Amino acid sequence: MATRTESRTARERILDAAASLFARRGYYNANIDEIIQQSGTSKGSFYFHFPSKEQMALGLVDQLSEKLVKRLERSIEAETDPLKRIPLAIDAVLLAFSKQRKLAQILLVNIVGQGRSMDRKFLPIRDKFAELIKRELDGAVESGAIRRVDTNLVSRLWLGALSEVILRWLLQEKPRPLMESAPQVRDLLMNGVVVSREGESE
Amino acid sequence: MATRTESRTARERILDAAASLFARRGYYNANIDEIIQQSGTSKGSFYFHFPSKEQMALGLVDQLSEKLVKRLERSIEAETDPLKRIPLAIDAVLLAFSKQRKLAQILLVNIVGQGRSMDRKFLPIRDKFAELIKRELDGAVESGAIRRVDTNLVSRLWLGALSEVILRWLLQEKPRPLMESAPQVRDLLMNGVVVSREGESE
DNA sequence: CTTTGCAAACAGACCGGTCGGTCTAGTGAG
DNA sequence: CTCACTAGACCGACCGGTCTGTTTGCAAAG
Repeated sequence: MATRTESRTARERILDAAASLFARRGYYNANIDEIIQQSGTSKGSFYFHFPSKEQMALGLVDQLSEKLVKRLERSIEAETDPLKRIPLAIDAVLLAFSKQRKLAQILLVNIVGQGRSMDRKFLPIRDKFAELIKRELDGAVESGAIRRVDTNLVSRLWLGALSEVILRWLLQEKPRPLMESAPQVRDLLMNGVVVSREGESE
Repeated sequence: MATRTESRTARERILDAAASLFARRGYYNANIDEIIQQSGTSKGSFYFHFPSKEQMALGLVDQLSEKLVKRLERSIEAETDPLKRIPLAIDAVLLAFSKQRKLAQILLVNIVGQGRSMDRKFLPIRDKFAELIKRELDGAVESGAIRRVDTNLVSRLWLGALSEVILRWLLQEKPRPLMESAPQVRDLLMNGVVVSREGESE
């Protein structure tokens, strides 16, 4: 395996190049010729490893999102207090994306709007994130830390809110560090759900 | 103007057809041939009225969003209490979209992810909505009705939250009335910003 | 260790359909 | 006649996917 010219396999290099190009140009504007050129491979190689551009993209996005979900789960597993786990997760999301624009661009921007059939296929991926949030919220509700809200709805609200903030950060040239707004985001989101002072616990 | 075969002008019919097709298939999958076929016009007519597909799309989205912004402003102009204007606006947004899937699909889904250059052009359109929200929030802050938060950030948070909820509703086959969740959405969002019981006013 | 055989992996010319955009020829109102 | 407007054949670039051939890794045979 070390006898190869490049240390990483062609398949990996293709996926990487595709990720870059999808992030930069979007799905439709990133053509295969560019992908193989940037990855230093060829059409033959591409179609040996993947059945089609679409399948490749789907697989790529799936893999990226899976990795991110795992990462988020890992970043909160140490904390046991449900009320503290949530802000931790929010920070972790913002941090992850702020360190990887490419990832953000693909998962948040180019995951939608590629035609109805594609949108459908990408939906479950967004769902994974929503479910992650929902699990945390459910935990917090059960422990009485937050109000008994419709966690399904709230998870979507939050997912959307976070996406939008990151998206704005993405599409502006002036970088304005994303983490800068983290405390406020945490605060605003949490405020919407935490138990108010008056007795409503359980 | 009434001597025409169709009562509406070719230009209008093209815009309508384009809106339908963009909503159904997305920008790239809605080709000009389909647009002119559905609008009962021709290539010649299309390129007489519009310089290019891209310009047409930009104009269309701009027009749609402008109309919606106006509509929202009209729906809250009667109310003077800043604290009541906000929930009113939230309801108005949800109602508008729930009655016009097409509009929702275009403005929320197909406005993004069409490649970096397009995304940039569409950004100001999203901004219009964010600014509408921000104006209301600023009014409420000034009147002391809500906490002194970063209204810029909150407006984006809210825009994202609303978008996501509507988007989910859009991409599912089971219609599950959107307005059903309106009260909770209002509640959750408002809870994040209203002044808490303890003295923090001004 | 060399040779041979073979399949996995790769290279890139090529194809066929698609699609935005152009061009020429109308057509009808004033 | 003129000019705003419409029609639709046509073009050329682009691009996903195919095809033919070549290289490489590797194992069995000599």
